[in-house]
Amino acid sequence: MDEQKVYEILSVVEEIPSGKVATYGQIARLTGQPNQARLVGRILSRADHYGDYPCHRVVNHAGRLVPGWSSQKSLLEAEGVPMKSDTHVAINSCKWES
DNA sequence: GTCATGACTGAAG
DNA sequence: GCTTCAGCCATGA
Repeated sequence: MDEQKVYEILSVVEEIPSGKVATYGQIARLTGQPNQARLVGRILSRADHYGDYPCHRVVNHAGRLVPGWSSQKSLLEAEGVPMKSDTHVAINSCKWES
């Protein structure tokens, strides 16, 4: 894995303002590769290997939270992100527009 | 080298 | 809302 790409993605994640969320596909597009959403997810799952980033502000295209990551909901609520349900954020209200 | 897996996406039922 | 199917690609066995 090219670290250049990793930091490029992480730097975008870092720009997500508090109270907003972004999707994997959106980040992939911002880094110039619309078909690499999966890579973004991979990198974030191992983000601790590269540094500390607000990866909880990144959700899938439907606003669904990461399965098995129980603390993500709490982290988002703490930043004022509106929750639609236990497993989804109100993506329509807090979607990050760059 | 091959195969299965996964924090994804979009279309379709 | 849900699942299934078909693309995408890096990682680990």
